[in-house]
Amino acid sequence: MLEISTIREHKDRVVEGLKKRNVDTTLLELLDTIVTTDDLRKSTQTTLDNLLSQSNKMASEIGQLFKSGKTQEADTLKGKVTELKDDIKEYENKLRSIKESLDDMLLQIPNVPHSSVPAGKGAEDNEVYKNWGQPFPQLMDGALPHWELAEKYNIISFKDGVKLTGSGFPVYKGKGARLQRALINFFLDEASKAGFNEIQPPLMVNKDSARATGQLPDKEGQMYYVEKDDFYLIPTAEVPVTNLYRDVILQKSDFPIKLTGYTPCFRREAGSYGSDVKGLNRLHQFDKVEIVWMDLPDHSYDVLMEMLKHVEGLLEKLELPYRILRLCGGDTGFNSALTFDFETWSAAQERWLEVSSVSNFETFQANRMHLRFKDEDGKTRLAHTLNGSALALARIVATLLENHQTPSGIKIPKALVPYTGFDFIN
RNA sequence: GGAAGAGUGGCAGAGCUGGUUUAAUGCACCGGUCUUGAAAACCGGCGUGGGUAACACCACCGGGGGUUCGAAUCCCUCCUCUUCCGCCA
Repeated sequence: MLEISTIREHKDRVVEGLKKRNVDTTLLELLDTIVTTDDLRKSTQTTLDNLLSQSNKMASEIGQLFKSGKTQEADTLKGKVTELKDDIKEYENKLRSIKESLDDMLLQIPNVPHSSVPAGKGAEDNEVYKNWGQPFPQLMDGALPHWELAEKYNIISFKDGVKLTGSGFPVYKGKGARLQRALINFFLDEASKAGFNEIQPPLMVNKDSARATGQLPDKEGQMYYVEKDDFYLIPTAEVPVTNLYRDVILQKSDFPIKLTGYTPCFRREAGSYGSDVKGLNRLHQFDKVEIVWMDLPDHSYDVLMEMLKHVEGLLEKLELPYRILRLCGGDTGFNSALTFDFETWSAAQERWLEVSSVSNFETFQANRMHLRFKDEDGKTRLAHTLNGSALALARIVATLLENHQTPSGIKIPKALVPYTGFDFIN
C-alpha cells in the first residue's frame, strides 16, 4: 500500500510510474480522490475529536458535581452530554465509512515502479537483463519432456497424485523423492552460507497475515482456505516469514534481516489450462525455498543485486541455462517496485520456465505490515522489504530432468551429488 | 474437547468495590549536573497512531461489541497463555 504522503508530495512521480504499468486512467484519477478523501478524513476526525473532548470534559465535571453532592446540577449536565452523544455517533459512523473507502481506494493502487523499469503491457515488453549458458546445449535425438522422463524412470507419478488428491499434486518416488529432498537441502544450505537465517514457519496463516503481505483481498481465490478455523494455506513462504516482522519497530542496528525458509506452497491456480499445466509446469502444491530480506531504504537496491547473485549461483551450480528478465511495468507484480524473473530453458519443451522472481517492494509491503525502524533522529520510518525464490523446486526438477538427460539416464549435476547420494537416474 | 485462572506501555508490576491514575511505581534506555574518566547520586526525558506551523486536543490497558454522563475497572463474544481433566502423534 502506498503512503498517502507519497501521493500528496510526489504525485508526479506516482503518475509517471503508474503509466509505465499501463494502468487504466481511472486509476490515475483515483489519486486525486484519495487526497480529497483524506482531507475529508482529517476534518471529520477533527470535528469528532472536538466533540469527544467536550464530552470528556463534561463527564469529569459530572464526577466532581456528584462528589460535592450537587446531584441536581449533575443531572442537568447529563442531559447535555446525552445530546452530544448523537453527534458523536454520527461522526463516528461517518469517519468509519470514510476510512473504509479510503482504504478501498489505496488498495487499488499498485506500487510505483523503479525508474529502471521499462514501460510495457506484458511479457513481450520485458527486458532481457542477462543470459547464461547459451548457446543451449544440444539434446540428443529423441529427447523427452520431463513428464515422460518421470514416467520412464518411475520417479514422479502424476497419476497417483490424481488418485490421492487431484491433478496438480504429483507423487515423487524413489530417486525422484530423493532428488526433491536433495534440492531442498542444497538450497537451504546455500542460503545459510549466504547468511540467511533459516525459518520453519506454519503452513497455514490467519487473515491478518494474509492481508499484511497482500494476498488478501486481491488474491483470495488463489489460496486454499480452511473454513472451520479461518486459516489459509500459504501460497509461498513469503507470507509467514515476512509476517514475523508485522507490527515491529526495529533499531537501525537490527538490519540486515535475512531469512530463508523451505515450505510447500499451495495454489489453487484457478483458470489455468493447456500446456501451461502439463507435468510439473504448474502445480497446486510445490516446494520452494524462499529468501526474505528487510533492510534500510538506502540499501535495498544493493540488496536486490545481491539476491540476484545468490540465485544466479544456484542455477549455475545446477548447470541450468537461464536468463534474467527485468519485468516491464505491466508485468511487474502489484506490490513490487522492481522485479527480476529468472527463467530456465526447458530444452525438451523448448520454452522458458519461470523458476524465480526476485523483487524489491520498497516500503509498499512494510506500510501495510507496519514494519518500521527508528531513525537517528528518533523518527519511525518504514523499512524496505525484498524477497525471492531460491528456488522453486518443481520447475527446477523439470528442467533438470530435461537438460541433463542422456540416452542411458539423467545425469545429476556435480554440486547436487553430495545431497542425492547418486549421480545418475536410470 | 471440558473446567478454573489470567492477558496493562521494552521488561517487571499496581489499578480491576467505575469519576483528583484517562495508567502509579521499579528496572532498562536517552540527555544533563557532578567527576580526570566511570559508577553512584540527583534533575529531566522515556509507547503507538491521528492531528497542529508548534501547542492544544483525540484514540489505544489481548481483538471486537455493549451498558453508562463517564470503563483498564461491569456485561457479551472471540483469541492467546497457565493449571487440571479427556484425547493423542
